[in-house]
Amino acid sequence: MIPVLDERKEKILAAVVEDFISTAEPIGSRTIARKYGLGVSPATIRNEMADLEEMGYLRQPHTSAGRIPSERGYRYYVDHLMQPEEPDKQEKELLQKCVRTKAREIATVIQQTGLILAQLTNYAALVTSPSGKGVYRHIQLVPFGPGQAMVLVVLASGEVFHRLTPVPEGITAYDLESISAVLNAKLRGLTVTDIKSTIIKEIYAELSYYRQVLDLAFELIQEALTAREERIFRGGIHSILNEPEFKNVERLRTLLGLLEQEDFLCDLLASHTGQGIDIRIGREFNREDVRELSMVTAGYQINSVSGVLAVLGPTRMRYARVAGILRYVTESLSEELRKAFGGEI
Amino acid sequence: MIPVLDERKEKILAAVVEDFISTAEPIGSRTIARKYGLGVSPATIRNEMADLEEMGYLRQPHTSAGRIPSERGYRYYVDHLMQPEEPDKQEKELLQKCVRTKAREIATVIQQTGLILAQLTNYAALVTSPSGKGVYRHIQLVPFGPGQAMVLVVLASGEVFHRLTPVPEGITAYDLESISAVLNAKLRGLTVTDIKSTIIKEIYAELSYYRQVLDLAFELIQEALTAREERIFRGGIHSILNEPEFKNVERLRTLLGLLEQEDFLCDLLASHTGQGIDIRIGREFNREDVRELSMVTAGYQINSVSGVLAVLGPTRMRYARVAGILRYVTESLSEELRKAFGGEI
DNA sequence: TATTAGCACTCTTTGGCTTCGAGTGCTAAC
DNA sequence: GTTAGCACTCGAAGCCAAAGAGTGCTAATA
Repeated sequence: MIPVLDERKEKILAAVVEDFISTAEPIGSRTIARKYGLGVSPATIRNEMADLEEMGYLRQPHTSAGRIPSERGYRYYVDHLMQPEEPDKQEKELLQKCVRTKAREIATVIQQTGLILAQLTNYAALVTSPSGKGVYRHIQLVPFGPGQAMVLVVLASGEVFHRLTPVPEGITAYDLESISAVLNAKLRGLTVTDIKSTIIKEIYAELSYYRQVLDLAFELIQEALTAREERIFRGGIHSILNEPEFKNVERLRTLLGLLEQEDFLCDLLASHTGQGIDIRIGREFNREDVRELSMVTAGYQINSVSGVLAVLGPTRMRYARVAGILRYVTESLSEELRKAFGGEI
Repeated sequence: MIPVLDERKEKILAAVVEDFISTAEPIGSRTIARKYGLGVSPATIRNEMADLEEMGYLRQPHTSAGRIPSERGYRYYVDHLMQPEEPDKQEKELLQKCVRTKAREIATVIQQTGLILAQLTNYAALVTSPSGKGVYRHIQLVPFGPGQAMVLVVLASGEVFHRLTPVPEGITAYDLESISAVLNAKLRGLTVTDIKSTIIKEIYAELSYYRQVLDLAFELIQEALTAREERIFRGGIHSILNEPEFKNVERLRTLLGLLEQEDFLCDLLASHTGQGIDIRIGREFNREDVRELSMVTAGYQINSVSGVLAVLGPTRMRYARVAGILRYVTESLSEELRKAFGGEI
């Protein structure tokens, strides 16, 4: 969409959006003239606002109230008028500290980041752990008491899947070790589509004695490689209650309900591809029950491993601030991941 | 506490509690006489209620309203008057299906159970994954690209910890394998307190060449064995919005805030020990900000591995139903875990 | 002595009414 | 094209009266 508004209209639109974002109250011509000195009188602004309303960028909750932005108004604002706000120094440090702690599992780092994100923005944060294309890296069968084994499957992305599973009584630790060795030799670096029946047959032939154990192992491998499990972490849900739009309990329930629909969230975040910032506003979700929410998403990526950070709030969201913070976080995160994984994925 | 009320007072108290639980409205003498035929007139019931109020079991929101139970009233009710409700057949089947799916990681099963729990009770559910005393079972060092290794630590409880960590360039897959072997031979079955400096020195002596890798390995082992990490899953938070007490946004915010305080929840659930059902009501939490919530907790256990399921709701909670469901779930769960782990933990 | 009927009283809830004020749109003047 | 002036609209807030639920007290009853 190309900008189509003249400069004064843009200024007025920006004023309405920004004022409404910070006060949550409809804004009138008088206030704009006073607070955002444009050198014209309220009457002029009234005329302009009437135009903007006719063009669909503003609307009036009721006749005798001021104007508020429509979804289209927000869209124009984020596309043409807004400048992402660079986080301040203190915030940057906080985020860096969070992203840099190598001492922990990656999933934990991401989760922490989500919490900080929520804290800084005062909206709900959603975060997917980094996940790759599902490339096999390693399997380990560990004896675990009589008749049981722990199966560990490690993917190239660093994700680990594990399962406790029964094995036939006769199998020894040594057997498990050899099975692991063969599987690792044959499968390393393959994706689920690469693991064709020829390879499987080959392995079964080589390890014909262990058919039963192999079945179990393949089951978990299969699962690990396909599981677009996209674990989602949520944070800061309570902070969203500060927003006056959620004083309305019905709306709040919708939001909380959504946040528990793992599948929906996955789809939502999955629809963000690549790096960069996406913003989705209200009805753009194409869902009956999501009309008053906006979401800013940002992808981080290193080679084939990627994930998404998202901030969910009311349509009246501090887009500039959120976009700025997200941009900073994902950049830091990508950088750290690059260091952690080296070039080797 | 021994029951101290005469039979008629008990009946009246039970009537008030149960009616209030189902309607959320204060209840008057007239209604009790009508709905819970005790064969006496409203006037008599009024007298009894005045007694109960004086004794602290009931209270009046305001002069011209009916009575509602006080915390003490609820306490008396759950201790002496309530009978846990057996879940109906359909509910039992649902729960069984959920608990029985061996096909998945235990953590996932528990999480699923939490969701079902929330769904059946219409309150928020909290769940800790089963976790044991922190007994070492197995370590596996897996080469992971140049200069990196994946460290996997498996505990006797079936919990798995993993970390990607840099290793000195010269270390080969074979080296990692031997380190794993030595550690496994020496440490199997030990707890963090058992791993004394004598053993550690022994291992360092034996593997003196690998000092650096050992440092990293020990770090994760240490962490895995001590991490009372008590991952907590939450479910059904939105369903609690149906309760009229949470129409009040302030109260709701308190609740959501609490639910995000992982530490607090851990402490709370950790305070439940052993099997059986615990009920905590309002101020019994000993926290300024938790006055209107109740929690029913139930422990499941097999040998040294245990976890807790909890349901969190308003003090006006369907205690009998929740307690019944929880009892059933934890029994099923303990049984399934026993099957899964055999006697071997 | 325990129970009950009757009644005056209390206190919240509800709905209607008015007032207030912010903001608009229109018209006419600049 | 811009602005001042003005009548008009509509929600929010405050006020009051009526309705209704429930109580506590007293006196009558079994």
